[in-house]
Amino acid sequence: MKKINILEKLRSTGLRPTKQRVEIAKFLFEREKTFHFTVESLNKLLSKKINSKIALATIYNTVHAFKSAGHLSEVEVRGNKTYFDTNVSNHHHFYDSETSELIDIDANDVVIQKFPKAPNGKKIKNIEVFINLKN
Amino acid sequence: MKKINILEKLRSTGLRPTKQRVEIAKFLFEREKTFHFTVESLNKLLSKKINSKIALATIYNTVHAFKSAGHLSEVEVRGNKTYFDTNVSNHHHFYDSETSELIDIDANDVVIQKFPKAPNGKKIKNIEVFINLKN
DNA sequence: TTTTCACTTTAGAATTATTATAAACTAGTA
DNA sequence: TACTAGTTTATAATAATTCTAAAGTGAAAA
Repeated sequence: MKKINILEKLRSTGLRPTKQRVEIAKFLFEREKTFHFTVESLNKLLSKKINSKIALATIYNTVHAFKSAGHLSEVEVRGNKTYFDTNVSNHHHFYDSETSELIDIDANDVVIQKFPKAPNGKKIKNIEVFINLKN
Repeated sequence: MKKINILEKLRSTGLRPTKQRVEIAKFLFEREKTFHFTVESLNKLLSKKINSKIALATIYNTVHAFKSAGHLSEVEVRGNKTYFDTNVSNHHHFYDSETSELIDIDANDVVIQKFPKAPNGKKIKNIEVFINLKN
C-alpha cells in the first residue's frame, strides 16, 4: 500500500488528509497483518516511530474519525481500555488475558449452527464470538 | 432464597458476612431472574432501596469480592462501564446498544459447530457469544 | 464475656481513560 | 493570495475506578 492510496483512502471518506492523519494512517494501514491497539499503545508507538509529536487528543480524534469512516473497528474487551482493530471485515477474536493480546479469527473459521432469534421488535445486527485463552 | 443461605453463601467462600455484604447479597441474589448491572446502577438502586448508606468504595469492594468468589460474572460490553451478571453459569448475551441493556442467552440456545483451535501453547478457557441488536 | 486482631468499611484523594474547550493552524476552494 | 470550515493542540474537565489510611467490626481465643 502506497502513500497515494492512503490519501485516497482518507479523501474517499471525507477525511481531509492532514499531516497527522496521514502519519497515523500510514502507521496503521501500511502493514501486512491486521493490527490491534489501544489509544495509549498507539500513542507510545507513534512517539517512538515519528519525529514530530502528535497530541494525544489528536490521536483520539483521528482514531474515532477512522472508526466512523469504517477504517477501524472497535473490539469489545473486558476491562477499562478500548481496543481498535485495523481489520474491519466481519470476524472474531481470541483474547489472551495473560498478555492482554487480541488475535483475529477469520469469520469462516467459526460456524454457528444454532442461535436464538432476537427479542420483541429487535433485529440481530451482528454476532461476535470471543474465545478466551488460558495457558 | 432465605437470609440464612446468603450467610452460608458468603461464608462458604471465605467472605465474612458483614452488614454491607449481606445487604448487597440479598439485593443481588434474592431474585427470580438474573440481574445485570454496573457499579453505578447498583449504587443508585441500593441507595433508594435501603435506608443505611453504603459507601461507593464498599460497593466496588463487594462486587469484586463476589466476582472473585464466583458469585458474579463480569460481562464484556463495548464502552467505558463494566457490567456484572448474577448468572455465573456458562451462557451468552444479547446486547441492545439502544438501551444499553443486556439479555441472557442460555448456553443451550447457542451451538457452535466449528471454531479454531487455540494458538501455540494456549488452551481455550471459554467461548462467549455476543449478539448485538438493532431496531 | 471480654479481648484481640485481621479483615472490612469509609471518605476522600489519586489515578486513568476519555472528552470538552477554545485558541491557533491549515487544506482546499474561490 | 485570501478566506473559511475543518483540524490540531494544550489544557481543563469529566467519569470510572482504585488507593489510602484511619476507624469500625466479626469471630476466634482467652
